[in-house]
This record gives sequence, structure tokens and C-alpha cells, in this order.
Amino acid sequence: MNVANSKQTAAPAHSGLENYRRRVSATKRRSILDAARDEFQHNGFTRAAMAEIARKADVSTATLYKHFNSKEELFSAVITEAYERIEETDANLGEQGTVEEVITKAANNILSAQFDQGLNALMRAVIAEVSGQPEIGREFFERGVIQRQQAVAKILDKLVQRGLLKQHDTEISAQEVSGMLRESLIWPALFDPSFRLPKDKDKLIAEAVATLVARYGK
Amino acid sequence: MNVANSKQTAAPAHSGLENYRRRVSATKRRSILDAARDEFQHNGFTRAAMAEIARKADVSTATLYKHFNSKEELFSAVITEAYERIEETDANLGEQGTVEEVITKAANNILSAQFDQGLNALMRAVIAEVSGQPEIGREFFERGVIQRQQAVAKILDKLVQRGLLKQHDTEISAQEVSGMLRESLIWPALFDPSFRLPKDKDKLIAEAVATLVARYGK
Amino acid sequence: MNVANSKQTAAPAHSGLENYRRRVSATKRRSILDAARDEFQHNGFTRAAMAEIARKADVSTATLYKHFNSKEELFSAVITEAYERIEETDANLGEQGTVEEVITKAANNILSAQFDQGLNALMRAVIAEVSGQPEIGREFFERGVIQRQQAVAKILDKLVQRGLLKQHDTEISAQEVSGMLRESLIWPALFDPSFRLPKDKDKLIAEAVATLVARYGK
Amino acid sequence: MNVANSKQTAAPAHSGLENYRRRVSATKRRSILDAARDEFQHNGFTRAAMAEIARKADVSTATLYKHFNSKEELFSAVITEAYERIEETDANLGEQGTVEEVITKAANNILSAQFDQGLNALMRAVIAEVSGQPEIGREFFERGVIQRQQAVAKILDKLVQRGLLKQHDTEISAQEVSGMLRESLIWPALFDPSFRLPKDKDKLIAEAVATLVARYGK
DNA sequence: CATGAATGAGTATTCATTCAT
DNA sequence: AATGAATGAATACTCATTCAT
Repeated sequence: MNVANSKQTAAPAHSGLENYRRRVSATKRRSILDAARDEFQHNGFTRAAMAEIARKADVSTATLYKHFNSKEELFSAVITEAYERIEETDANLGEQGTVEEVITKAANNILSAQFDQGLNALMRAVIAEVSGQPEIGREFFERGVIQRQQAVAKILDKLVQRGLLKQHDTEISAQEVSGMLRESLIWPALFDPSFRLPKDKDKLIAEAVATLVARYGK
Repeated sequence: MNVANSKQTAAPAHSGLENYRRRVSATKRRSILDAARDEFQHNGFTRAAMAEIARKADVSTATLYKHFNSKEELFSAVITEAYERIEETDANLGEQGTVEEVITKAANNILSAQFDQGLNALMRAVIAEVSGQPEIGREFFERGVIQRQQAVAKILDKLVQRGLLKQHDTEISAQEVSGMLRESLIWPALFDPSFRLPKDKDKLIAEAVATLVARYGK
Repeated sequence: MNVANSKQTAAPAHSGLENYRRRVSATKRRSILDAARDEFQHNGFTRAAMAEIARKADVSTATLYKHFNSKEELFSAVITEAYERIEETDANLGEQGTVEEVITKAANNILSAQFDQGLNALMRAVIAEVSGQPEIGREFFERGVIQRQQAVAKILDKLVQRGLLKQHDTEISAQEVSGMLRESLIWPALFDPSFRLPKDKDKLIAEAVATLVARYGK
Repeated sequence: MNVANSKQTAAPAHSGLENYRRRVSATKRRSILDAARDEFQHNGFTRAAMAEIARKADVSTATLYKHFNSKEELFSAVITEAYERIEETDANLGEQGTVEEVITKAANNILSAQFDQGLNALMRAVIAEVSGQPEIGREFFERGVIQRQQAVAKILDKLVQRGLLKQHDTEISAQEVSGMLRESLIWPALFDPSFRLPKDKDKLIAEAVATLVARYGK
């Protein structure tokens, strides 16, 4: 089920005019999504106002509703786009470097996406909407959380292959290391919008790696 | 003057009238808190309606406001109460039993509060309000997260004292074990209201303990 | 409680007890009226709150309603009492002194009542209630304004008798001199609660007297 | 709609659509102001209800708030408009006619505004709000009282210039004549909503003029 | 296709008055 | 007689969504 299934633009006929229109439409859609993301990040779902999103996107509310049938749908589209961005990371991590180097790199990749791109704020917005739109929450979890853990598991697999860690269930170890880091570096951000990454974050990462290695190292 | 006097001298500390009123008042307060918890759990803070809470509690809105000056105050009272219930539990944990027994017990205490008493839903409600009212989030974090970790650290301290774990910074290990468990057992509940504790939760706890012991065991 | 109370006051026959009760009741009525006047002066009729009046008077709201059936009735009582105070002034003014001396004295009497006893604020409250309770407005005008003009007319009559002014319709001249003074000294207070009597008020009075004398002097 | 048309309608400053909207908007604003004036005159500021004003104006409350950001702003607009209507009247008064003719004319201008256009009721509404919102009172006083007196002073200046009155401080004489007339013709209306201009009002005006002339005439 | 004015249902909070003890 | 908790009706203001042009 794709909850982000918003209105599709009309079937393509290739006149110059229609191309122009499609271009204009795409531009507006783009600016609406940007404005919406901004609003949702700053105000959460409920307090974000459609009128304000329209204003920021420089379109009328009616145009906004031409592109997205409802506030929920718009939110869903913003979220979908957000985890599309997430999925682009850590392609071939783990193939070289020590365990600590690899995991530190992976952790920093995730953390920078989380903090610099405003994912924390979006995550709060999603959680806020869980009771109203459970599918969004589940989909976000599936794509934004599980997939990421699987990516971490893959990295750990590579470390196992390279003989740096012993054979074990990397799904569990991935959860464990993710959890240890999330606890101190992401969890606080859920409750405090002004929370920033602490200066000693690399030390915290090193500690988690040490614990991981104590259990799974060779 | 005379009247005030008679009130002080003649009236016993707890007249029948005052007792009656106190009783009624306490009853109403109780039903308001129950109704409010229910509403906040189901609808979050913003969408919960004071009128509906009053209806569920079978009082007028004005009575509701006699007991709690604002929606925020009511919400805060609900949260506070939820935590008071927990804090009574793991009082003298850690003084006997193996590491695994102790931590399994502590974990189950926390988990039952989260799931059986609806704390997950309240947590979502709090997170939903963070962008609009940051104080609520910070207060909850202080009480619900930090204090909890300190409780875990104290338990670990006892295990160290008993010689079951080696000397180490228990603040960090408390974070680590909390994080490992939260990752698989609480984090999903944030995004999926129908998430229930998995059947193999004790195995997950055991894994986390094993990792902890690998690093900090003697 | 009530029993202990009556034992203390030792009421053998009903006369003593009733006296006591009447005294208490009168005291309460007095403090209610004082509190109400204060509230109405500061907040006007609509914004004045019965609960606050009760609090200031140190009685319960129920007691308050035992004495006055409604907010309107209480207001009416406050106003009635206010112009009873007004009517007590300028008994035998005009029998000696120059025209200017006499009128300056009379004017200052009125002005001090108006400003020092908070009549301006009560006047605003009355005017505010005119659309809701026209009788109060009319009665206040009758007793507070007309009677005062008649008092002024009497004073002018005495001046005529003493040969300081020529024969004329003193009802009209009383209106004229009242109006001239009210214009600059009372009218502004209707619109500005912080308005205070100007330092040159005696000059303004002198001007009005000069105009009066120009027309009606001998 | 054809291609050329749609391109054109995107750009022009005053399309038919905009004209239409301007027209509709102006109409609604007009009916809102009328409804609001009516409500404020009958119920005063506090008791007037925005919902009722909207109903009378045949618009939704939201539309009402599109035009005026708050109840205060709407009230202020009503007051301002009431005064704009008056200020257009006595433009070049005083350039011809006798003293009595000129002042009678000016007085009648003011009186018709007060009585026929319901300014008395608005004035009561303003006074009612003075204790709660002093700015409203001061603004009204500035516009409604001070400006009016200055207008009268200007008229008197012209009479001085024409040699009908002797040189004097017309600010004071303006206050005097205003006060004399207000006393008998406007002051009663503050306290009695059913007060109507008396039949002998022209005689009262004549008396005031006579007094004025006695002091300041040549 | 784009507009933005208009909608109406919804919300937190207040207050004069009553009622059970 | 006195209390003060409880009431319920009332109010200003907001916002997602629609509609006439």
C-alpha cells in the first residue's frame, strides 16, 4: 500500500505547451514539498498550517490541493521523500578499515543525515501522527529504521567476512550497536528540539564499538 | 471576625462537611485523571479535547478547570502520575540474584509500565508536543529517561559491589544496556501503536545481558 | 460547628442571638458592598467577577447571593449608596463670599467627590450598563446629575437674592456653569482612567465664573 | 479557456476576477461594519458577540476575521468610520451668518451625528471599555472630543476675524460653549438610551450663544 | 489551470449562579 | 446560616477544505 499516492499529472502528450505546463507543475510540486517539509519540521503535523505552506511555496491553497488531496497526503509525500534520501547512504562501507573505523564512519553518516537534514524533527512529526495515521508510522519504521539496521547488518557481515568479527547473528549485533548509539545520540533529540550532537560523540561511538568487540570480536 | 474565629476554634480539623468534600473532590480528580490519560493516549495532546475529557470523567468543563488550571497542567499531571507508578517498583533490585536475573527483572518492570500502563502512547503524545511546547518534552525526558537510566546505573553499581561485574563507569553501561533493549522492544512501539512485546523478548534481554557481561563481566 | 458557635455566644433568649446574627449579617453586607464597589470601580460591571468580590469580602459566593440576588442587584446597591454620599454636600453654600468664591468652593466640593471617592469610575460603570439596565442609568442621572444641578441652582438663587447676580432663570445658568466645568474637568475622565485634575483647574473655574458673570452679573 | 487567454490571465494587474473579488470583498466589509455598528450600539463592546455580528452580516465568522483581525480592531474601525462621517460636515462653517446662526448650525451638525447616527450608543460602548482597554478610550477622546473642540475653535476664530467676537482665547470659549450644550443635550443621553433631543433645543442653543456673546461679543 | 475569499465545525477557557452538606 | 465545589452556557478565534470566477 502506498499512502503517498498523490495526484498524478495528466497523461503525457508531447506538445511544447504541455511540456511547459508539466515543467511549471513540477516546479510548483517541488516548492510545495520543500515548504511543507519546512513547516512540518518546525511545527509538527498538527500545528503546521496549509495556508502557511501555500504561502511559503508561493502558490494558492487551491493549487496546493490540486497537487495533494489532503494535509495527510502531503505529509505522507514529505515523509516518503525523506526516507528516499535516507536510503542512498553507506553503499560500500565495511570493505576496508578497522572495526572502529568502519562503524564510526557508518554512525557518522547516519547521524549527519539525522541532524543536518532535519530528520529528527520529521521523526517527531511522524510519531505525533502515529495515532492518527498508523500506516505512515509503520512505513517510516519499515523504511527508515529497519532498512537502516539491515544496512548496518550488511556492514557487520563484511567485517565478519574479513575475519575482524567472529561468526554470529549480525541482525542482533546490528540492533545492539544501533541501540547503544541511538540511546545517547538520537533519543534525547526526540524530546529536546535544541539537542545537538555532543562534542564527545566519537568517544561514545568508541565505547559502543568496544562493547561490540568484547562480545563479537575475535 | 467572629465567624473566622469560630471556624478556627469550634470546627474540628476534619468536619463532616470537609471530609465529604475532600472525598468527593478526590474522586472527581481521580476520574478526571483517568479520563485524561485515556484521551491523551488515544488522541495525543493537541487532538485531545477538554470537553471530551470532562464528558468521560462525568464532570463539567468548569469542574475540570477547578482541578487543573490548563490543558498543559492536566497533561503534565497525567505524565507525572504515570512515572510515579513506575518509580515505586524497582526499589531494591540488584541485591541478590545473577546478573541476568537482576537485569531481566528490571527490564520487565520497565516494559510492563510502557506497555501495560500505556506509557508508549503517552510518550508519543509528549513527542508530538515537543516542537510546540519544548518544556513538556524536556521535563518528560528528565523524569522518564534520565531518572530511569540512573536507576539502572544504581542497579549495576550493586552488581559491581557484589563482585559480579568489574569496576567501570556504570553510567555508560546503563546507557548501553538500556539502548540495546529499547532498540528492539520500545522503539518499534513509537511507530506502531499495535506493536506488542515479542514472545522471544526474554531471549533478546538475555542477548543484551550477554553482551554486557562480555564487556563488563569478571 | 454551629452548636459550638452558639454555645460560645451563649444565647439564652432569641433577642441576644438575633442581635448577634443581625450584627454579623450587617458586617458582611458592609464588607460585600465595599468589595463590590472596589471591583466595579476597577473593572467596570461586566469584567467584575462575583467570585472575586466574594473573595475580597471574605465570604462565600453563596453568602454573597444571600445578600444580593444577582450581580445587577449588587451593582444597583453600590450605585444607590454612592449617590447617597453625593447628596450630603453643599448644605449652606452661597450665603457669604463673592460669586467666584462661592462657585469655586461648590465646584471643588463636587470635583473632590468625583475624583477622590472614585465616582468617575462608578460613572463609567453605570454608563456601561445603560444598555443592559436602563433604570440604573436613569436613576443615577436623576439623583446624581439633576439633583446636583438643582443644588447649584439653589446656590445661584442665593447669589441672586444677595444681589450679586441679576434675576434670571437659575436652572439654565446652573446648567451652563456645570457644563463649562464638566467639559474640561470631568468629561476627559470618562475616557481616560488615569486622568487627574489639572493644576490650573482654579483658573478654569475662574474663567467659567467670568463668563457666567458676564451674562448674569449685575 | 484558450491558450492565449490563459497566458494573459496569468499576468494582468486588474483582471475581471480581481475586480469581481474586490467588489465582493468591499460589499462584505460594508455589511460587516454595518452589522458590527448595530451590535456595538445595542450591546456595547463586551456583550456584543462576534458570531452574532457575523450572522447579521450574513458571513461566516472566519470571513469576519479575514477582514478584521480581532474584535478590538473591528470596534476601532466602527468608531473611526463614525467620525469620518462627521468630519466631512462642518468644513467651511463660520464664514458667513451671525454668531447665533453659525453656532446653531455647528451644534446641529454635531447633534445630528450623535443622535441620528447612533454615536451616543457607541460613546457608551467606548466608555464601557475604558477600564479594560484604556487605549480605546484615549483614541476616541482624541478623535471624538479634542478634534471636535478644535473644529469649534476654528469656527470661533473665523467669527473673531470677521469682527463678530472680540479677540480672545478661542480654545477656552470653544470648551465653554461645547460644555454648555453638551450638558443639556448630550450628557443625558449617556445615561438614558431613550433620551431624545428636546423640542426647545434651539432655545437652549440660543441661550448658550447669548452667554458666549455676553462674554466675548463686541 | 489558478486563485484566494469564504466556510463552518471545532477549541480552550470563563463566570454568574445553584446545591448538597 | 454558611460553605465552596459544581455547573453549563457562552465566547473569541483557527484551520483544512471548497468554490465561483
